[in-house]
Amino acid sequence: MEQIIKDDDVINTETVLPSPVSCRDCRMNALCIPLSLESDELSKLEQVIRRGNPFQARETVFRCGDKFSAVFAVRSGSVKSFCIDHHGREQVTGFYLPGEIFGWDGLAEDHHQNTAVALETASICEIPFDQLEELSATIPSIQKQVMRLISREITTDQKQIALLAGNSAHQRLASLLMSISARLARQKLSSTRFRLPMSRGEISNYLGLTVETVSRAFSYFQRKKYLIVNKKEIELLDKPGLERLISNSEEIA
Amino acid sequence: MEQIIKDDDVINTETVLPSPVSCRDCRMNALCIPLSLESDELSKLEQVIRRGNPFQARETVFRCGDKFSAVFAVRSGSVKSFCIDHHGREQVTGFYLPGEIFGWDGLAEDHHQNTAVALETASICEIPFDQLEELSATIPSIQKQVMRLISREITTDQKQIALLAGNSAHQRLASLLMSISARLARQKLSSTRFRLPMSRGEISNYLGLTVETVSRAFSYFQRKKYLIVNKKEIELLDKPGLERLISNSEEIA
DNA sequence: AATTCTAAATGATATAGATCAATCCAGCGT
DNA sequence: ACGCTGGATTGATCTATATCATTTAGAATT
Repeated sequence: MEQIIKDDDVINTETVLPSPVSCRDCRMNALCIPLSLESDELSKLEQVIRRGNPFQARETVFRCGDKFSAVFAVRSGSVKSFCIDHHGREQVTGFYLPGEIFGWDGLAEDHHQNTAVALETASICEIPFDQLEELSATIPSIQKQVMRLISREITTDQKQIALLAGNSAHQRLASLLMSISARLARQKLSSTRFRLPMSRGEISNYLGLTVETVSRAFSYFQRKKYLIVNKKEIELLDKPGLERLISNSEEIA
Repeated sequence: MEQIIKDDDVINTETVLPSPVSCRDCRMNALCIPLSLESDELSKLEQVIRRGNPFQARETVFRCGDKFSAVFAVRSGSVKSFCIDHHGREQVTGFYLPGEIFGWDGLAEDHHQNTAVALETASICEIPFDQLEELSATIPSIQKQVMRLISREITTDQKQIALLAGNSAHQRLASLLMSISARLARQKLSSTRFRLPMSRGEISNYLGLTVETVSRAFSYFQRKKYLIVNKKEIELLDKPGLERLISNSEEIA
């Protein structure tokens, strides 16, 4: 191992943040629903959003088949969603980081198509959908924002389809790392040093690869000085290099 | 070749249907927005929906980067959507058949992330989004239905992610065929005999495979008597067999 | 009817990534 | 301090699918 990243100087998505008293003060509010709401609209929204106890690692937020009644916003920590495929195996369909909203998968059929599980201790806001719907009907800016948020999931999912359909193992992993990096940056967290909240198995499953291939890809990236990896701790050294790898059709091993 | 399917006795998605005078009489109305609307609500919706000239094969409905202003419902014919990936190559992200709505990809960023092109002559309703938004705000059942429709795209896309991440070439193609079959059935069209509106190249691209692999998979299915294939004409002989193939982890060649 | 042209099928070979099989190593309980 | 345990890494081999090359068959063009 060429360099070691010490655990305690890594900026970490797991850090538990002080509970904001309201949406108004929440660090997420630029990404979450409150975007550009008037003060009185905001208070109506705040009355609807529930802030429950933090979820523990591995704890289930909702299960596939559950009646759809709410969507969820990650305030801290992280979540994975997965379905059970034809072969009875778990298939990871998404990872959700702070500031991201999940649970829209239940809306079309009125029942969740995925199970959502906390990857680590996570603070999560629950937004009951029927009340959100009512608010949407009365406050046009909320209606617009809700539709936008739903369709953001479409954009993300379609990117993932394109990634899986047309990219090599190295490109898939590099894309995931760059995506996580960008999403942490949006939260004003370090985009070069972070701790992956998910296991190699979860990564490989999400990327349509095996654990061995993902592990070898990490080693390759480290050999090529694109990053330093120590289990879940990542330090990105050469983001332009990773970008080049992602967009290179030739991608030489 | 063991059996030939004659072109002229195949039920075909390309058939041009007589233009309905209103949503009320449209064959799509169970799937499209009008679902369970009161008569007066329906007339309001009808005033908003535009029925333009049919699109010709290869004609563009909207282009990636275009300002998002409407979504589109396929009345007859079919459409593919694709984006241009990092390598400058086309990546197919979806196929849309009669009764399906496309174009939601533009909502999150206010600009389309995909280009949509008619695969064959297609009759398409344009639903201007700002007017749909207004209607949504006043008619709760429309708001609900719109959100449902948006999230249906999420469900579809996540199924495609699971398909690409965890299935073999044979399973991917079988899944696509069964999906098309089910979607045609929903339109009261033959679910066992149909004409694929897309080329082998478009299929392979969508499934993350090469044309050769798709072609060989078709030949294999025919050898195994799962179906009869003659270019784009398909007759499904053994749907349970295909289902088994899809859900078999062992899938032996 | 002869002549392109293009999509699709088929064959031969190469390879990325899967699979099988050891380690390695950090955390945990005793 | 010690052995477990399970995730992660590394190595050796295999295989599904890609790649490259050729043939076939309609459809379009002259």
